[in-house]
Amino acid sequence: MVGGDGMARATIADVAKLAGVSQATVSRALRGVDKVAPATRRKVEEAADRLSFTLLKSASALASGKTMRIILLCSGGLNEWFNANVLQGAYEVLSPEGYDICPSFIRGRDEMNRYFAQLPKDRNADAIIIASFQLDETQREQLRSIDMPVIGVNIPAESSCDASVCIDNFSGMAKGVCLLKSLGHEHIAFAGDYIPGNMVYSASQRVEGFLEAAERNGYGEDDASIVMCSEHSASYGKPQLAAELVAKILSSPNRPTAVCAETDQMAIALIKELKRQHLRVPDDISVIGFDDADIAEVADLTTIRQDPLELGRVAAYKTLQLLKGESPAEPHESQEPMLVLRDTTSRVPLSEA
Amino acid sequence: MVGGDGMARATIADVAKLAGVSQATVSRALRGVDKVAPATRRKVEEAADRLSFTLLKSASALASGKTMRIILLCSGGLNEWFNANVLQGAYEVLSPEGYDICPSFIRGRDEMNRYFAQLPKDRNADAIIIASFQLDETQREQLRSIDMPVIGVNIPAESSCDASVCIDNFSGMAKGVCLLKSLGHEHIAFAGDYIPGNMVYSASQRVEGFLEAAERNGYGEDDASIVMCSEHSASYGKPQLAAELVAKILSSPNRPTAVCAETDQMAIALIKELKRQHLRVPDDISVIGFDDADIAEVADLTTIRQDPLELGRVAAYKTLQLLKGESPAEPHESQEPMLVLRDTTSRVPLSEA
DNA sequence: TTGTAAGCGTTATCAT
DNA sequence: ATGATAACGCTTACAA
Repeated sequence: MVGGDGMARATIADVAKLAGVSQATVSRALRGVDKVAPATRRKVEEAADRLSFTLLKSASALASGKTMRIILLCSGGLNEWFNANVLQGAYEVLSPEGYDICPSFIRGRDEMNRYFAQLPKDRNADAIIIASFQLDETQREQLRSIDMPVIGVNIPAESSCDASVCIDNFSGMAKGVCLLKSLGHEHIAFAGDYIPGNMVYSASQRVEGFLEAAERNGYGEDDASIVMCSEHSASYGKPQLAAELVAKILSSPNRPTAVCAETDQMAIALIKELKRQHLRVPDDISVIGFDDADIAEVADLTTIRQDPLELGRVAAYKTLQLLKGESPAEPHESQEPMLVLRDTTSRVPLSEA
Repeated sequence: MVGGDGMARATIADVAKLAGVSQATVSRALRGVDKVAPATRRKVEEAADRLSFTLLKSASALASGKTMRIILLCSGGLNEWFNANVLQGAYEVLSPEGYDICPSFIRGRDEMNRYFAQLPKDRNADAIIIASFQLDETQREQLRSIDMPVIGVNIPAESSCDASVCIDNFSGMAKGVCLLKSLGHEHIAFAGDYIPGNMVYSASQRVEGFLEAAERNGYGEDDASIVMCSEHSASYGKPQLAAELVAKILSSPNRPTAVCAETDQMAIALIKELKRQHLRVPDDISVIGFDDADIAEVADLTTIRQDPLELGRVAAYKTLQLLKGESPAEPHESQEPMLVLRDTTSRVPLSEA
């Protein structure tokens, strides 16, 4: 019984038969790459249509060696603002080119090591984009030994990937510090998260950037302080953490009149706690965030914007180039963050000026 | 020259040779499904390890007919709160089982039609999860004709998929209305977005839910009003849209003392505009959101919570079951939303009571 | 428990 | 421009 059981899916052979051409021609016609006579192409397309035929990706992949899949590896959940935006950006440019994106993420050092160890063996993608990692030397080595293109997003160590985009955390922090200086603040602080096993990307750069900028702007050691929260309070959640930081800030010898937070999240937690302590923001103390995530606008937070959506797009463009065998003119790019002025910063309080 | 050019990747045949067994045995050992003698398994694993061998997914897929890939189709960007959380939830349960998730999304009616038209032909995934769609009859028909499992998340029309999870928008709105009633509000309103080509999921259910609940709670027709914004102002962005809605609210014959917004986003935009009009929230007017997205907490918004992360997980569990050929005990589940009390609701203003 | 061998549905090389 | 045909690397009856 030909075509018996519920009509199994058509293959390229069926299309070839119906169109009266060879399989090879069908393949060429459908992919639109090789030279095919217009008339032939039409015949093939019609036949394919009649049979509801589409190419089987796994078969194409096996035969061609191209999987048409790209891995997006993130640290932290795919539901985090940064990662979700990188994904969206990458999707926007990769998808029209026929690539599938397989997002995946890694939770801690252990998982990371396991993942990286098996990465060099992996042939199930054509390229890998990795976002927001702090890499140690072993991992960089592993990355280099992968034989597919590796594209980095906000990772230090350009040397370990074929291309990368990142934001310039130093320049960003410099803008924050300059703003505070121009607003007359003489005592400023940086409030940092506890960094677990420092998996996290920009954290360390932001502290350094703050210190550098402070020095360049004439702040003495006692005028620009760093407050970091302890591992202990970090495990109690953001509010607890903010409470600890605020305590440290308010009890400083030279009480800062402005603070740069490592992230918007941190900034918002700080503001809540400051209000709880009956300090008005920005009247009594100014606060600057970093990222310009969705929550920043809601909180009317002055912040330093980075654009992960664009980061994702740029990473994807580079990926495409690499995949074509071209080497990008500027393999390692850096995005300039932008200061966004809103309502949590103001001139230094009169009482302190 | 054997093993000449940079040592091409090992295949299952190489492993078989090195382990001194057949390809079939290697395959069985590596997948851990069939019966393999422990000693044999060890030999195979060791050989695979020495050769840095991993199975090629496309080859496995072709041979077995299983792609080990699951499509997640969303309406709206992958960077939206809802979608990003569904993705994360689905990833959490699907990934450990060896499945890859391929997120994709659709922007408008046109794209949607195109996508749905070619869906029945698609053999490049083992299942598809679709999130947040309003489907017309044609599309339901197309869904039914797909021969892979279709799992719905927040889509009406259970009938068109093999399993689904959604939140109960009616019950959610009912909670909001009951809250307002118990706070003494006698005039209430629902503020809705303009719904473009009504692609959007829960929108219509929420309006209906509001009306139903209002009636059940004794609100007369003039005591519970609906304000929707026009297509025109929708194109000017949220603030414009909020301005229009606020104007409508404040000019109502029976001016509402409380309003339920269709989403948190809408609620927050309303609150901003209300403040601009020198109305205090909640002292002069109460506002309730819907979703409990990240921004809700920042805005201290009283809202009705849904949990898309859990929605994603549940959808994934059902997917897994379907893939195993089991039919879920409860194919179509519904999540009960939860009222979250924060600072944008209060008793009705004294002047009006 | 293990081996043999026939596919799986494409792509790509080489002719024509 | 088109056609034969040999891979591609694995899974799965079926046999042993």
